[in-house]
Amino acid sequence: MKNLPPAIFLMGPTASGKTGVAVELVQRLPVELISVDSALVFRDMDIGTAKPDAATLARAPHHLIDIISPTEAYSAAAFRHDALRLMADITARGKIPVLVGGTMLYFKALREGLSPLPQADAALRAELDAEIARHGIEHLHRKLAEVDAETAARLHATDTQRIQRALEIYQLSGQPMSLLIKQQEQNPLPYRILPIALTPSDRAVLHQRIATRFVDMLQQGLLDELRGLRQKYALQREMTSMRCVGYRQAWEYLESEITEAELQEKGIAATRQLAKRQLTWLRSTPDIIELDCLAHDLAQAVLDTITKN
RNA sequence: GGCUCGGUAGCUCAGUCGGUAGAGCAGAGGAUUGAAAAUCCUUGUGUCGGUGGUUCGAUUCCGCCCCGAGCCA
Repeated sequence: MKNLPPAIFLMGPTASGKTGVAVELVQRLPVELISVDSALVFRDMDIGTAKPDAATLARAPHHLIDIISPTEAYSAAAFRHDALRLMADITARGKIPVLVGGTMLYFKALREGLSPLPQADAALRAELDAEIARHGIEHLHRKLAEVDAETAARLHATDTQRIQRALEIYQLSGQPMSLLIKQQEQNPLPYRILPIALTPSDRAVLHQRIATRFVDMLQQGLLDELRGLRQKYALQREMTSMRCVGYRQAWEYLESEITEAELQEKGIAATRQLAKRQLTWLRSTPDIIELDCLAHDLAQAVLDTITKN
């Protein structure tokens, strides 16, 4: 706790104005930005992810933006690894790392660490997918119960992704996930963290902002962007990049599965759900300093908070 | 003016052969360990447009009125 270098967490739901604040911080303080966002990592996905534009990024460079292709996968573990390396570099340069974003699992993984679990295995996942298609997820849930009763009891029988992951862990390591998780070593993040959360005092205002922004994205050419992506890359709808809010709905529209009106409606709805989940995380995060993201002098409020601490 | 079809949850609608009603979406709450913008769980009382009538009982049947869409004059 003593003599640790500082690090700032700037967390908030989508459309809360994090980027604007981050840009302000770069201009006023000796900091470097690290993006904490599972969607901004993808190259060529700009409109739908509300990625800061080139001019903004030139003025306020963000690490961990545009680092992988939309056909690749990122993860909480990869993020933790990358972020720790970058934070060390930034600190060595005499600057303060600012971690800004809305992917709360990444913040959590960084702060609390992860258990020694095996990495994802694409081939094994494909096998499990086939098994789900043949026998149903309940069948895999029963199989999991045989090798890891504790995890099976914790998971709902329809939670495809987690059941699949728990089986993957068992097959790769020969040990149940519940056991491996208990072996998590305590290695607290070697930084003095200032966790700031930008939350809306009135959620309805944030919802309105989200709706406006999604309509803007469509006007800016979200559909054309996706058409271009599909030409440039061998994309499939199951890829994590194509499950991102907005892209998933745009994909459905391009496949003529939904109408234009539904595209707009579903896109807005999905973004709201995202914001809601982010806010849920923030509420359960300990020790955060909450600031109203609807305040006019938000950047100043953040600066004041940082200076005080 | 006449005829037809509508008016039921915030929205789109279903339904009750007469016993005061339920889906999807939205909204709300929760879980969350290498996919997290992911994956899942819980949550539905609303003058059934208004008003009279028939009936033990009407959101349901009948009359009139109001509102919307369409057709005919």
